[in-house]
Formats: sequence, C-alpha cells, structure tokens
Amino acid sequence: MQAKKSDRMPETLVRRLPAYYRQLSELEQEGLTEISSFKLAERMGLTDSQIRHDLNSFGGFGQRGLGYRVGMLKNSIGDIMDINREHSMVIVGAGRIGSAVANYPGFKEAGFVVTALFDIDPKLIGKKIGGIPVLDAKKLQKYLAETGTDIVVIATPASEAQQTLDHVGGTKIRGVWNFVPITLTPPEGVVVINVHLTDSLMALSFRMHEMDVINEGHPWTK
Amino acid sequence: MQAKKSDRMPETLVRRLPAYYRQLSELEQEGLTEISSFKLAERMGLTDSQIRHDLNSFGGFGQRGLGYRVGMLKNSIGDIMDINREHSMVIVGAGRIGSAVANYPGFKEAGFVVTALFDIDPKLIGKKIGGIPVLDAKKLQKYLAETGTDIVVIATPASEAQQTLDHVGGTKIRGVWNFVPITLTPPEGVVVINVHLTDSLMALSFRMHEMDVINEGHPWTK
DNA sequence: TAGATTGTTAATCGATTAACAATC
DNA sequence: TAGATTGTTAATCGATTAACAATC
Repeated sequence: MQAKKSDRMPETLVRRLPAYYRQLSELEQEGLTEISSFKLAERMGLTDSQIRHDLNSFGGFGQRGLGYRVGMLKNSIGDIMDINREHSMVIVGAGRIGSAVANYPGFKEAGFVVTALFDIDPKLIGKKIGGIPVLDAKKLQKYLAETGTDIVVIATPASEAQQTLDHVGGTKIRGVWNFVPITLTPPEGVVVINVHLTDSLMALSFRMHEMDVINEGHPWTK
Repeated sequence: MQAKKSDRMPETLVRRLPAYYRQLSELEQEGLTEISSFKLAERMGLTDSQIRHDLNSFGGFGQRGLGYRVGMLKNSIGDIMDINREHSMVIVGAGRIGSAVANYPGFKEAGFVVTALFDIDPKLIGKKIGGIPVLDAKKLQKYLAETGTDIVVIATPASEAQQTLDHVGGTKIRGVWNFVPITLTPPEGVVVINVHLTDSLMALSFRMHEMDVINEGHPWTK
C-alpha cells in the first residue's frame, strides 16, 4: 500500500526534532534531570504549547505536575529519529565537495560513519581522503549490495548527480544526502535530503538586504 | 525605529528564492527566454498560483498573456537577494570545519569570496588553507574595521562560538553564517543563518525511519 | 492536599490554493 | 481580435497558540 502523504510528519516539525535532541543533550551535560515545556520553550525560542503539541504527536512523554525527564525524553526522540544506532555512509564523488564532507568532523561522533568514497578518476582510486579509501565508482552497486550501507552522499559534478541517484534507486539504499546544487527527482522509496549551501548563503544575503530595505522605509513593491 | 517582525518576508518564501534563482539560471542555459508560472511550477514541484503569489510580493515581473522573461526575472530576483554583486567573507576558526568551508568550491563562483581565515593556534597562523591566509584571531576586529567584509563564518569550537558572535556584534558586520551546532543568540542588528549539517542528517534518518513505520502500519503513537 | 504542569481540544493565525477580472 | 497568462482577492488548508480539564 502506498503511504498517503498525510501520514508524514510536517516538515516544520521534523526540522525541530534535531533541535530538541541537541537541547536535551545540553541540559543533560548541565546535569538537569527534569525540564518543563515552559523552560524548554524559553531556551529554544519556542512556545510551551508548541513543544507539548510536537511531543504529543509521537506519544505522551511527560508527567503532569513534573515535566519531562531529560534523559528519557532525549532517548525517546533519539528512537523516533532512529539515531540511537550507527549509520554507515558512502560518498559518491571524491572531488572537493566529497573531500570536504569526508573531512568534516562531527558526523562520526553523531554516529554517522563514512566507510568509503567512490570516484571514476584513476588518479584518486586507491588513495585515502581523511583516512577513508577511495574506490572505483564502477564498484558502487556491488559495494552497496554487499554491505549494509544506510546512506549515499551525492557529491558528483552536477551533470552526474541525477544519474547517480537513479543508480542508487536500484539498490536497497533508501536515504540520500545530496550536496549538488540542482533539483533532483528521487526514485520511488528513496528519501533525498538536500544540502544547498549556496542557497543558504543567498538567504543570508537576502535577510541582510531586507534589513536595509526595512530600515530605509522602502517597501519591496513600489 | 525598530522594524516590526511582520515586515519580514516569511521563512518559507525566503527558502524558495534561491530555488527560483537556480531554476532560472538553468532555463537561461537551456536557451529559454520566456516561462509561464505554470511551466515553472511543473519544473519546481510547486503550484503556478504560489509562484505568482511569491513573485508579486516583490513586484509585478510578468506580462499578462506572455509569462515571465527568464533573464529579466533572474536579474530581478538577484537584486532582491542582493547577489548581483560580490560578497566578501572571513572564516573564524581554521580547524577541520573552517578548512572544509575554505576548500568548498561553488561559493566563489556564486560571488561569495573568502578573503581570510582567523585562528588562535600559532601553528596555523601564517599558513594558507585552500590558498587563503590564516591570520591571528586577535586581529579580527581590526581586520573587520579596516576592510569591507560582508559576512563572518563561525567555525570555532562550540565553546567559543557565542563569544565570537558577541565580538562580531561590536563591528559593522551584519551577516553571520554559523556552522557550529549550538543555538546562538544574535546581537541586535546581526542576521545569523545556521548550517546544522548534523541536524540535516538526523532529519534524513527520521524520514527513512518514518517510511518504515508507515509501511509497517504502525502509527507513532499507540 | 494544593500547586504545578501535562495532554488535548478549540480558536487563531498565516500560508497555500482557487478563482477570475485585467490585459498582453 | 481571441487565447493566454498575469495580478490580486477570496476561500481553504494547515500550523501555531490558547485554554483548561486531567492528574502527578
């Protein structure tokens, strides 16, 4: 049965889940064991009502009169996001973007481990980048079939990105993390999350410009 | 006069602006000179109504009966985002995150040029990373005062990020691009855009897990 | 117990979509 | 002109906020 789109959680809520997780980790490190929706809201710049609403869309995690247990809630949200286990990733494209991702710290400590890079360039194959071996891109499908890889990171030239995604569609991979700044069409049953860093910079530029426009009292439309 | 929050464009719309720009660039490369809201919507997975609505919040760029001029619209959206000029950036923190950003291609071709990295480590000061000089972090404020730097990229250890942001608040810098996975409090008059890559990975993990949960027919709440 | 705080429903707000007159 | 497509207002949809009974 094809899942209805309405079964999926709203994007706005999904973006808040990692923020909850991060905040709860910080509270845990501070040694706090309980927190109310009101205090959590204050720290995160949300409303208490929204937090209770968000959490209750996954279940009742709190105790009336007391609030939420920090460790228990963190663990529950970890279960919901399925990050209380290790995920393995491969990076397709060992150029500058792929190298930057391979060298990026923080993924590993969050439990996302890069096991291999793939490239077509014979000068790169056999080398290591950030301690991770670069393999022949021809062997990608075989590698994915033989290993329990969870996530494919796309870091190819723009011209190759859709084709790479289509290839991945033929494997058991169901998650793709795309760094290439183009609009991709995901194969059936594959989740694609885009990281468009240049878009993020443009949004920053817009907000800076918007501030000027507002301060000058000029509306956007004449 | 303090700008009302309501003067600011909705976040959902701001996230679509770079996507419009990117799509129009692709159309331009394909040699198309006109496009209707209907065809643009089809390519982008939006509705024609939404596109007209979005564009009209900045002005009337189309011609009834004809559609939109690709080049003209791209240029107009570029003006709105203020990306029809070069932006200069400095990166604070020349560790692994800062290096990855400094080595990342694509920013430069989008007109965002990194002019310097800053670090406190004497072993790094004086070196170059991705062709960009690493300067002494003590000289950051002076550098910002003397140059026309537009954007500060924060890539410090988590413990230093808020302090770095507070320092920046005392300069003429009004845009900060933060790669550190903590919740920062922006000084008055400074726009902060966060790039939380680990959050993005967690959202991917959630969506993959959600697919399983839906397919198994298990609701999130019992 | 009394005070506190959740879980949950109803009210509000804002964003998206539909509709159509204006006009190229 | 007739057909096409915008600009713009009204209707709808969905997300956020408010309110309060349940209960720790």
